[in-house]
Amino acid sequence: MKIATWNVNSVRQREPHIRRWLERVKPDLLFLQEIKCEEPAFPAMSFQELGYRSDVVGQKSYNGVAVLSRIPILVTHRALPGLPAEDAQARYIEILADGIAMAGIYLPNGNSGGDAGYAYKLAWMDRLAERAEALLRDDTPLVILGDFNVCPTDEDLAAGALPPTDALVRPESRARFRRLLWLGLTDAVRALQPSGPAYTFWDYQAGAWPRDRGLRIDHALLSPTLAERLISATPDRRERGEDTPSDHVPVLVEIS
DNA sequence: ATGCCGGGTCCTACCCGA
Repeated sequence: MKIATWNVNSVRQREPHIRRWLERVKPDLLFLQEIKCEEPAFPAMSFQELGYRSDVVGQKSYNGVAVLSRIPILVTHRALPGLPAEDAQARYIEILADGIAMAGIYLPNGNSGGDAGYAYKLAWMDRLAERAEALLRDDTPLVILGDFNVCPTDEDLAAGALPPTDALVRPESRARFRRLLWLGLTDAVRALQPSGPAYTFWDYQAGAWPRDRGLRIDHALLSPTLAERLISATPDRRERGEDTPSDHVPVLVEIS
């Protein structure tokens, strides 16, 4: 089974890129982040032509997640359990597919909104850990994948790409990412490539892509039984070199 | 370490991302 995640930075701008990638890679499931639209504006018909059903959790202008699937799925959650009901940010979709719980996430960046913005990120990560814990307690095979907006270690960013005060590298963010690993989840990319750059994002500015000054912030975390079935897990750098790309590339995970 | 790019929207100057 091929499962992928991609922050596309507007699904309407990236529709041709997504179509090309689906045809080339043929994933069973593709989780999208930053679709930046409400469900009526989502180009579901375009993906349906290629054999993919769309399930969308959208909002106007910002955020927004979705999953494209060519196998039967059941959407189980359209928001992260445990968050206040009045929190309308579209950042979470959870499904069941082939007996596996899959959570597609767009974790808050945490750099805007001052102290409150960063506190929101940390609270969101706390709720995510609680959700993971609940699913693992039931022995549900689980993958959490998406844009985590965390560089887990100093190897996950080019030297000097971010100041040490950035919300993507601050100790509190990294500690919460490690908490997910301590629950027994495996970082799929790092399981197969323990060290060295495996960037998934390059800023549009300052020549970040030609200079290869990237970040590794898009991840897939696997529960123990899924980790034993892991075949491959790789960022698809090629997409960053296409015309009018997203600033993120897809991360593709293959499970036996 | 801000806003150099590139999305979005009150359609056009400004907010946001990482």
